[in-house]
Parts: sequence; C-alpha cells; structure tokens
Amino acid sequence: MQGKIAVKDFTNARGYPIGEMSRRTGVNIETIRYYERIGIMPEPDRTAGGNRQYDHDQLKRLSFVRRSRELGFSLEEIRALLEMVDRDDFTCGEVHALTTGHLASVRQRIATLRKLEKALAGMAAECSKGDVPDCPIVDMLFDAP
Amino acid sequence: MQGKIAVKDFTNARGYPIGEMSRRTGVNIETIRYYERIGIMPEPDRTAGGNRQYDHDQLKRLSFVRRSRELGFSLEEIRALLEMVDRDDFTCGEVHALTTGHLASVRQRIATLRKLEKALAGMAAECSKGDVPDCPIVDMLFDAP
DNA sequence: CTTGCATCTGTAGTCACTACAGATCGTAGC
DNA sequence: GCTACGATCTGTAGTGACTACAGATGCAAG
Repeated sequence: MQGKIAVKDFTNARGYPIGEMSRRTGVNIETIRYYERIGIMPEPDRTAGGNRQYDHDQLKRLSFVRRSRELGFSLEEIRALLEMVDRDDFTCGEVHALTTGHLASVRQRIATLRKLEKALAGMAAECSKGDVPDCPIVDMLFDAP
Repeated sequence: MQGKIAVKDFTNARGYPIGEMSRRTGVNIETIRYYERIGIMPEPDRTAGGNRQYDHDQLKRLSFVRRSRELGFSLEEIRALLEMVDRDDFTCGEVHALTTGHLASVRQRIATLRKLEKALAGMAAECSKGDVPDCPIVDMLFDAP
C-alpha cells in the first residue's frame, strides 16, 4: 500500500522529538525543557541515546499550556488548572472561578494602562515638539507635586 | 531666633540620608541603591562613616525617576531621558518622540489585553459553573484548533 | 564513515526590583 | 564615655517566564 514516504511521519511511530513538539505547538524548545524542569510538563520517555520522545497526550498538554499562556494565565494558574485536570475530579465551577479571577486581573491591568494612556497623551499634547530646550514634559516629570 | 528643634530638618543641612530620600519619594531604599548600581542615580557623597548623603538635586532626580516609572517608562527610556537632561542640550522634540513612542506601546498593550478580555469573557459565559466535570473552558484549552 | 543538523546538560542573562544575612554607623539617653 | 537600638552598609540570591549561549553528544542520510 505505501511506498517510501518523503516527509517524516510521527503520528503513529515512536513519538515526537522535542523539535517536532516545538514546531507543532509554537513553543520554543528551550521553553519546553524549562516547563519540564519546573514540573509543568512531565518527564518524557527517552531514546536509547537520551533524546526526549513525546507522545500525543503530551502534545495536547503542551498545546493547553500554550493556549493558556496566550490568554495571559500565569504558569502558577496553569499549574492549578493542570492539577485539577490531572486529579480528574475538577468541576466546571472551579475552572470558572479561576478564569473569572484571571479576567478580573486583566480588567484591572487595562484600567491601569488606560490611566497611563490618558496621562501620556495629555502630556504629549501640551508639548510644542519644537527645537527648543524648554519642555513641558520634562518640567512635569521634574516638578510635579 | 531658633531654639531647639523637635523634628529633624534636613532642608539646609548636611544632606538627606537614604531613608529620608525613600520617605520623600516613595522609592524603596533597596531600589535607590539599585538605581545607583545601574547608573540611573549618581554616587552620592558619604559621611565619614560611609553612609550615603544626598542633596536636593538628587532628590529631584529620584522623583523624576519615580514619576517616570509610574507612567510606565522603562528604566532604559528613563536613562535616555536623563541623558538628554544631563547633556543639557535636549530639545522638546526629542522628548516628545520618546513619549509618543512609549504611548504607542501602551496603546498596543491595551489592545492586546482587550482581546484577552473578550476571549476570557466569552469562555466564562459559556461555562455552566456547575458541579459537573465537563467544562467547556477546559475543552477549549485542550482542543481548540 | 563522514557530514551536519538535532538534541543534550548546565549555566547565566533578561527586567525591575525585593529580600535577606551579617556587619557597621550614628545618635539619644545615661 | 558607654550602651542600646535603629539606620545603613555590602553582597548575594530570589522573583517570573523565559532566552541564550557553550560544549558535548545523538541520529540519520549519503
């Protein structure tokens, strides 16, 4: 049925090497090893020579971590989520609580940045931008109350 | 004219010790020493015994740093601002450019966080919050494309 | 068997602090 | 002058979430 295959096919074989994990998830190789060191990812199998070999579950786990990071969850939050999942007795309510807690902190950060934005925009607007050495921005930074 | 004074008065005397600098600017003592180490603050005078003694200019400089940090400027940006000021030939235009550059990065961060906020709020809304072990949030994190 | 890329370990750097430990300074009260 | 006691000193290490090496192997194609 199948002749020689041109590209490598890891799907049913001896597992993915770390570079393939990186390519599939977009997580840097160094970062994958870092996740292992801090216990976010488990220690994978090794080849006879000592190279890491991951299975499909580990690929899914790493994708989970990646997506959670993209949503701004801290590694500690992700660790908590994974512990729930690993325990296999988490409830939807627990996950919801963690998510809304994180959502609140995101909203808080937005509020802080919006204040900054206003202050900076106000300062920039007062500035003549000219070739002169007298600058209201510098004055405000030095002499504000 | 003046008798004994009850509280310490550093305003015209031998300079402020580091604790007084900290109290007046709100910058942590360890942080002040850190700023000195990385060259944001100059090396101050010392007492005979070796304790730091700051003058009024240094107090103003530290306030400048503090306010700039509050506006979200990085220490590298602040270093650039201070170098301009120290050179004493900066122009308003230069300062304006640095400020608007920073403003752009603040706006970028706000945009990123708003996307996160939307995604998180959407996920949280779909969640039943119940006592059940089947959670759409976890499913999305595991199985999203 | 060689070439050459992939992967290995271990360590140090990033940013902006913060937190010690253990020693010394400075000053108020006696 | 002596003693307490808080303030300050130096130097190092920790934080979070990676990233960047150096120098040594592994692995697969030709």
